[in-house]
Amino acid sequence: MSFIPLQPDLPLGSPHERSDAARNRERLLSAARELVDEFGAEALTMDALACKAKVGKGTVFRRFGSRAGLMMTLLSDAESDFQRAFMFGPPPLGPGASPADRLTAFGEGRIYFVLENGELLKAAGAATRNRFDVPATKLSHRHMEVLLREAGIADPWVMAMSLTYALDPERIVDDVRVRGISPKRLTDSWRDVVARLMRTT
Amino acid sequence: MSFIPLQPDLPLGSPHERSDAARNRERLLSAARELVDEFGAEALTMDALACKAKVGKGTVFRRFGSRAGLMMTLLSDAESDFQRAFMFGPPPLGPGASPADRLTAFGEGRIYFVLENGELLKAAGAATRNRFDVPATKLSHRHMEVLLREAGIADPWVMAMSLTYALDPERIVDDVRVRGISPKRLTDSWRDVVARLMRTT
DNA sequence: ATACTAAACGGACCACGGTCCGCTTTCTAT
DNA sequence: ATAGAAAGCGGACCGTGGTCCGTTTAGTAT
Repeated sequence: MSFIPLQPDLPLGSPHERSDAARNRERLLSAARELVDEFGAEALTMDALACKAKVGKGTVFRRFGSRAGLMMTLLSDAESDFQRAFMFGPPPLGPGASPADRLTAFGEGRIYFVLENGELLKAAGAATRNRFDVPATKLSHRHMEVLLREAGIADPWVMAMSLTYALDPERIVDDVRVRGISPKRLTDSWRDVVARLMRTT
Repeated sequence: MSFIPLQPDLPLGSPHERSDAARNRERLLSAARELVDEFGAEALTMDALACKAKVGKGTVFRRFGSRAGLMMTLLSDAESDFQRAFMFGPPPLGPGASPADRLTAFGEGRIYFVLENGELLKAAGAATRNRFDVPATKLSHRHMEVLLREAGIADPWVMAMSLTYALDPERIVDDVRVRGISPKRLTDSWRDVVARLMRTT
């Protein structure tokens, strides 16, 4: 169960889901996962998905709203895990450590999370009007905002936004895969940024 | 004249530009500017542009390569000015001030520049494979990298990338226009970030 | 003037995301 | 069992960015 709606799976809170709808949802999800596994998320087209799932195109869009919605749905399990970890898990990611340590751990975790789910995340972020629409991004922003406020930053909302964009999936994935930066350099630099932003001297 | 190719206007370095080509380029540029003035950059479609310029669609793409290329061409004058200012202009933007002051001034300048040319910049950034492909973005990254290195940052390349994304046009424009953040809050926060990143104590 | 060539042209064509709406299926009330 | 309503379905259709290739045209060499 997820504490924040991580995916906009529109007709899901409905009282009773019709049996054919449920069947089609399963068909679509497993077809989507197969296509992503085989060809990668970027190569997935909504037509191909509809075709492979033996379902009309309208059904795909009724279910997921958009390509971005589909990607979010595909991501939601992994996102929920990460979310749980930084909200309720053990320190330093979860509560109990200092804001600086938690923020460091958060960024590192996010970087590795992005590197594991990069294609999906990029696809989810693209094609949504502003990338901030992705619910998980909003939550991540809020989390950083709280940590920054605890650390006495003057405008935690705006600074959290700066950091959100610094952790953008597109940025991270392209740094590593296109520009050849090692994940370690990314996390080291993140650690440095947080240390410098938050030191109180 | 620009010191770095700010726009990928493909067939321009050619020895002799054919007269019809020159005429069509003028027609396209003025048509594009009219359309942007009247309806905004986001609303500009390549078909409409071709139609308004009385030119075939193929010609539009031969000239600019892509929608992003067109936007960059439209931007190139303004970009050149800004570029000149931070490379050769008076301090604190240009050389002569401390790295921290120059970086502060650079970010502030960039924020206002983005707010003036936001639509064009967003349009130029979207639809290019990675947003880092925009030549002006590369240059801006390089500039920040140099400043950060002078200030003794451990991995200036990566940190400059973080700051590049924090100054992303999409981010800035949406913060101001969608999320209602005042430009002043943006520049104040930028100033705070740079001060904290660069203080040597 | 003429013939030749390479550049430039134009618009039919394609792929993809997304919408629309008439038809079908499932569920519920009787 | 039957009928009615609502949820769901499917695929034709649209707009947009981008490609392709047969045709036209500006420049050049004679």
